[in-house]
Amino acid sequence: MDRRQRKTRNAIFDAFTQLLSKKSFNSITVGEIIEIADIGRATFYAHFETKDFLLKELCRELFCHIFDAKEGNIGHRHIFECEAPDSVFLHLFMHLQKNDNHILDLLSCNNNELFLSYFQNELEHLIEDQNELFESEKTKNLPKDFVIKHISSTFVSTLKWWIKHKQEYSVQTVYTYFLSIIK
Amino acid sequence: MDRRQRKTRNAIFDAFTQLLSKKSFNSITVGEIIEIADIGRATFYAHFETKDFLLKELCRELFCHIFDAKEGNIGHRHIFECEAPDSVFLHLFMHLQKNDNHILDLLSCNNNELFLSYFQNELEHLIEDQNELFESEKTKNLPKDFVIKHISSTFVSTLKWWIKHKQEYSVQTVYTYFLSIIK
DNA sequence: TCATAACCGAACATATTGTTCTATATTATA
DNA sequence: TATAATATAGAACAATATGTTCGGTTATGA
Repeated sequence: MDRRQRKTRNAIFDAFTQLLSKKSFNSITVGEIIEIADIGRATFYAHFETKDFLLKELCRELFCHIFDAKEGNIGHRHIFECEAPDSVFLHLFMHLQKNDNHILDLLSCNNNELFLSYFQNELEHLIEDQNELFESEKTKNLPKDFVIKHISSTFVSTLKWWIKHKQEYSVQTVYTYFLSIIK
Repeated sequence: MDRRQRKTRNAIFDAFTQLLSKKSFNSITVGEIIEIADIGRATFYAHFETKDFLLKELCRELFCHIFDAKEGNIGHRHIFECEAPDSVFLHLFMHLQKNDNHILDLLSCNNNELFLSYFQNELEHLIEDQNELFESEKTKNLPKDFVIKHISSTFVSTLKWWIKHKQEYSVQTVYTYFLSIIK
């Protein structure tokens, strides 16, 4: 990709996330974005058709490096495949705590619901491949897609709770809480 | 409340829900609403400050009669307080299945996330008073607000799943699934 | 170096928002 | 029923936002 394109794209993403931390998605205008990103109006529309597409692209960009384990990313594959399946979730918590790409900031802002639904959606694909999760005493008689929804929504709900209490609880503790509910 | 106000208010709600079933919240304009509701522009703004307030009011109107048990509604208090605590959830499922006020339609449309977050919020208040839920072997050592979030999000996730499979599963079955996860 | 492609920025038509105004119709109530 | 209060219609309005077009400029990659 052309370096100019990359720069423009990043400038838009930065301006957008900056605005998202301050005001609601609906009240953000294209005018504000291009002013902060310091780019031309036509340039914005050359990159993104609408504000909604911009959001979708941002989510994809943010979460793909967390969820691309299946695609063969070496670093991630190692972690996801070489340890016990349970620790996929622990790894996710730790990954989020590192706050790469300021993901946790976005998940903590007032517009977090926007991202969490995308996040949960990606998470479902990950859970689908963890066969052990569907063989426990508790889940083996339930429809698979029901269990997937259950675990992914429990993870997200735990994450939301943790965001509110980041100062008080360690990753390990939250992970323990999560497991005690899932098991 | 003035009969004229009631009529206008309902006309707006009807037009709004009609639009919500067809297109995304963001793409709905005030112009479309007043055209379908067949009211004057100034009248709309006399009732609702913005589209967001309209949504909030709609949610309140929709869910209050389900969640007003605490306020002393006779019919509901009977059901909520006189049976085993578990059945609060069963009652909710059955209430939803009756589809009063077309709640289930709205929870099934593409904009359902808008309503489900309000729904979950109300649900949390209800759960908070069910002391039994926090005394089980599984939950007694967990923070109370964590358990509340967990149960409410599990209910909503179960509800979402059920909406997708309304034809295939009975209320009783879904309720059983829900319990087997909560317990 | 050179062809290509991205960007600027201004201008533009169009659409949406939110307000203000007067005339009219409906309501509550005395 | 008569009256005062109030909700609505409808049009007009400024202000803002959207999305597109265009010619000129600048950076990129080969």
